[in-house]
Amino acid sequence: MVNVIAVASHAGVSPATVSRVLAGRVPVAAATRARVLQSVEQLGYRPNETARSLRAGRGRAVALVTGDIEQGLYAGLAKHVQGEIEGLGLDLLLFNLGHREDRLQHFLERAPSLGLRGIVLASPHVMDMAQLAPAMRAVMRSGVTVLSVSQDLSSFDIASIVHDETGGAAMATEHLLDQDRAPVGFLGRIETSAVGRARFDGYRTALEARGIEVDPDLVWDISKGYRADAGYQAASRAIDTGLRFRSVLAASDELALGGMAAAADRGLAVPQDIAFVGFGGLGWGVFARPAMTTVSLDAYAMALAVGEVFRSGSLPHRQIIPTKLVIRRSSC
Amino acid sequence: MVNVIAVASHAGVSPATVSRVLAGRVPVAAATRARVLQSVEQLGYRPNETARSLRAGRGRAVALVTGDIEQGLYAGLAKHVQGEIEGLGLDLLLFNLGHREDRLQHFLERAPSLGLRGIVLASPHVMDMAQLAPAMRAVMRSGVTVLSVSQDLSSFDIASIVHDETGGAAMATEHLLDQDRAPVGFLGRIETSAVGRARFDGYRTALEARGIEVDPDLVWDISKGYRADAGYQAASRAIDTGLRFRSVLAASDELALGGMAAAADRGLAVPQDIAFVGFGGLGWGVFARPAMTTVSLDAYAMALAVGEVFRSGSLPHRQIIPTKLVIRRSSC
DNA sequence: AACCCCTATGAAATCGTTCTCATACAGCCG
DNA sequence: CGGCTGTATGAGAACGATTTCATAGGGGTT
Repeated sequence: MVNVIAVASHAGVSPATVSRVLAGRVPVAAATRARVLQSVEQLGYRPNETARSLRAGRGRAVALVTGDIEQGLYAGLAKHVQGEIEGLGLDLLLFNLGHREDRLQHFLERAPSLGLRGIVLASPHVMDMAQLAPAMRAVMRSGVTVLSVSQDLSSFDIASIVHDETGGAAMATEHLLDQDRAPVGFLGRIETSAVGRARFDGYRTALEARGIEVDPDLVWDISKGYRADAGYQAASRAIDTGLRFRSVLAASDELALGGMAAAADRGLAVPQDIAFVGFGGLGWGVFARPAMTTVSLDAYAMALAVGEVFRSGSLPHRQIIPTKLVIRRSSC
Repeated sequence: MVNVIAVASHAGVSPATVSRVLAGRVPVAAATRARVLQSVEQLGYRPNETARSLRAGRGRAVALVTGDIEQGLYAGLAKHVQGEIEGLGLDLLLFNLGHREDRLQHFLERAPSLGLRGIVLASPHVMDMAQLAPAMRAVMRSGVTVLSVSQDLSSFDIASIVHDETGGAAMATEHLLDQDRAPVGFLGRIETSAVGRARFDGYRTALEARGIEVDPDLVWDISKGYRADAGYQAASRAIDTGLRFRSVLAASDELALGGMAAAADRGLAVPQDIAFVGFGGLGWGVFARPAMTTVSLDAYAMALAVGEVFRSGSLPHRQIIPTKLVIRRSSC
């Protein structure tokens, strides 16, 4: 491997001068600079990133910790966050929890020794902060920027970038009520997910604002995560047990798709018999049939906000990304 | 930051001994070992990964380079590859090209100086190997394991793990012919994608095996990547121009979904008027209505193969992952 | 008792870069 | 002509871990 010493001796200068030329900081004689640059070019020298990191005290990587990168918003988030991070000349380390929190604990313990620039936590799951707090604090103390995306941890003094999940769910619920679609069911409550609870809160708030009490029979819990099969099963059970409802707000697009399939299999027309609203705004929603009304989340906006944090170096306490309701055939 | 010197002086030994204890290699007196371990515990010492990497000459990261991590197979691939890599005690660096090849060039040039353990190339796009070869070779010379996943680059002496795309497409085409669904259209040929060409080859091979010539009018090119809107547009145009076909093999599930939506919007019944087969085996396909027949790809199997490469250290020349046809309502 | 071997440990070099401090030399002023 | 200022550069330390080489003893053999 060609190193700074090789370049220096090739150019007939000291390593210090090579370093100076490449950093472009201190004044170097024009002739010397040219000679060094030529040697760099000629030998194809690239500074060793590891040595730089060691010397600098920290590296150039930001870790993205996802709950399940395969699902919903998170693939898009990974894509756009990577783009932002790369734009800043940093690298993205990906860590996928896959519904196992002990791995987060483990990762946090390892984090300070990795020389990370930052950690972007992008998991919707409620975390046991009592257990996580010590590791978290150790990480932050070691100069790592910690950021929670999608879950609001601002009450634990962790900068958070979150969607207005509650507002979005409320908007969707109001939309269904406006269409005279009461009773409205809620498909896919997950109690162990902060994001899931926020969505349910929006549903409840909107109902109560119109003097409607939440009917526990019309709230269908799931445990497995926001997947289509869970939506299919929960909706099938609801329909088969003869519950009366004229619309469904699903906690994710995948759940809504499963729910719509269940309705179709039972000869119920969407939206005539049951209207559906999904959550997430995934690309294929517009090509489901009927096209799916959905609360649209903005992975790109989140990624931009993440990029801005690392660009400016200043942490927001809590930044809220608006959601918007995209109305399509499944609810009209 | 607590380092090996701090631990050493706390335990009353030299840094060398601390290192020995942690490596567990050379014999260390039991009493000394216990004392060192206690100090490690007490001070919460974690070896600095950057310093280790510098000393060792390479780090513990593997880079995953995707074309578009948001699409089709690749989110699942990222998830499972991350799991495998983590299981080996390594970290995953994510690099998403987003349809811009010059960034790959750039990344390859930077790669040797990052001390990477390996690079897993997971992009379906044809690459200009003439341009890429020098950087590629430089990377491999510097001791980095290079691996192409999903695109066959074995002819360039790059170890490749690929799906049997051609076989899958042939199977799907035969299935449609067996159902007496000729003429069969091909939705979404991409000439600039090696994977896309392999899928088209399977289609053509299967037709020719039955003495049917490919009808160029029934092959619909797209340029934008395997997205549902491209499928919708291409299928709409095909139907509106009055082409005669009774089934469609799509180059991806997303394209098939768009195509099915286009058919539905024109009052055509799936599968009665037009049968559809998708490609990819994405989770939601079973909940499309009608449920989608698809050629199923196995991201997990690919990830396992990737893991095996780094576990064993030996590169396959070319490893082929079988595909299978999952038959559902959209084609029966 | 002298010698040797083996175990347990420490001192110091090393990885490649950056940065601080020191120095050499040129030019300028008194 | 001596001393001062300032620019251009080099020598060497530092980052934190690993590893080679050297050495101090303890125990065994002759």
